[in-house]
Amino acid sequence: MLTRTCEACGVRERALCGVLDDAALAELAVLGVQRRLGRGETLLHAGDPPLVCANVQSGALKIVSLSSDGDDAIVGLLYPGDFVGSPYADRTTHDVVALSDATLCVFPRSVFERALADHRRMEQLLLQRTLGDLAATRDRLAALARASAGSRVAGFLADAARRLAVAGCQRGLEPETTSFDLPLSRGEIGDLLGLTIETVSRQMTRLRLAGIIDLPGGRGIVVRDAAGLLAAAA
Amino acid sequence: MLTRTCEACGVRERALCGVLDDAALAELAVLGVQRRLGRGETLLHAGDPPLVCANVQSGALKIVSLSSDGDDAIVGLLYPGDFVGSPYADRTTHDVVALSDATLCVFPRSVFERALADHRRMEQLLLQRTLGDLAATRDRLAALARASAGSRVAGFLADAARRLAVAGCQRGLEPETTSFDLPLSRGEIGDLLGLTIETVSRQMTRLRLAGIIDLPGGRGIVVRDAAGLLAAAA
DNA sequence: CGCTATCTTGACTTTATTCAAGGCTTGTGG
DNA sequence: CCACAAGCCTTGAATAAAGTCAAGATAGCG
Repeated sequence: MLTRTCEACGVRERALCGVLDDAALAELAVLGVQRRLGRGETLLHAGDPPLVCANVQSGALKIVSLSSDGDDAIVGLLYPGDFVGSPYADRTTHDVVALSDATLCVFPRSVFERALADHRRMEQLLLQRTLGDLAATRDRLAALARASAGSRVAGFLADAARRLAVAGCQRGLEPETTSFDLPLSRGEIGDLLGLTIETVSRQMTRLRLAGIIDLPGGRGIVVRDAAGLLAAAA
Repeated sequence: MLTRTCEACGVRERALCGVLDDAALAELAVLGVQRRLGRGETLLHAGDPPLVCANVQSGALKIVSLSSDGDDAIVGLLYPGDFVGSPYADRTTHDVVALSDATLCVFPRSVFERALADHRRMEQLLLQRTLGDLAATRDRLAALARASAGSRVAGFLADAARRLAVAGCQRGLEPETTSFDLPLSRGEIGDLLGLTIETVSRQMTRLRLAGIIDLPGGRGIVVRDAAGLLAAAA
């Protein structure tokens, strides 16, 4: 995937989706404020008025749907280049929490809405991206509905490898990064996939014993057999 | 929920989300063509260029994510007042198929995009609605990840009752309709909830034996105890 | 070096699926 | 109008999958 990310505002440009012109990007970067979040810090809180929109520059965040009984489900992840926020909405629908230390380019919502009004292309792009996110979430829904625990874990690892490899690509590394650190704990992976910690761990071990991955240290992942991983995800 | 639906173009206006003015609605209605679909007919095919956008006027449709092995998952439902289509996109991401006989107000995509360009308010409204759909899909994801078979079935019935009651409200019926016909077969409910036909049937029977619902005929549902149904869904 | 949190592994239980049979509805043709 | 056939729904018994409970291992940190 051909992508290039604006260092200043974190906007990821996808070749296939069309791009903002440089002037608009520069303007956006000026409007935003860089902000650092530590692991566990909350950017947006469900139910609050959505004060800010933001682009992720580095790190990872989780979108959390918290139920009353504390059994929280992770309904989405945000990696560098991703946008988060609900322009024109009066309520934030989900919590957004940093999984690791992260940097974002944050815009006050009113400022961002103003920018959307001034740049039609940007509003179209945001609609496109939101429709894309919707399609991706539906695909995840389909996967979660039918897939076995093994498929879910393998699919998650394949997806993480792909997305973190893209992030590495920005930093000039090999596009096919086969080694990375997970930004999530086993428990968080369980929340994401609708599985228990134990089941996630067992499936990870299965993949390791099958020679498909290695598990160095606590969070480390080495993909030994990318094709095998994709096959296990199917 | 306060809603009112434009008969001509199928746009559902939500009081909380702001409304289009009547002139814009009238203009939209002129641009659209009414189309009837029989049960099983396909409106949009995944992978094709998205030729049309549409508002649902009556009936119900399913958004289907088809896997290679024919094990298709239903990732969303469309009821009267819902919008379907991907303006500015170059590919349709999922199949959209009529569950029952349905009528829609169909717009050629280019015409719809033109209308969006002419009416900023409409584009904002579409973005709002898409963000709302995204939030709803994420909630469904959270539910599907953790909930038991019983909760899923009860939740589906509660949701169907609510949405079909809204549709009935348009026709001047009681807002609290407690009796309706499901637009889906047991198999389709299974596809939607990630369960087998047998499990769906068993859970329906459980709800019937608990006195929460009645099951007259093949597709009929009578909600005897709405509170109990919501409790079972939790 | 020991402490704590996280991860792994094992034994058992619960839950949903699979396989199989039978019943209800609906539509069609005699 | 009734009989029959086809599809859909329900129910039961056996199997497989993931969850729960419990104990031990590993890693990271003061």
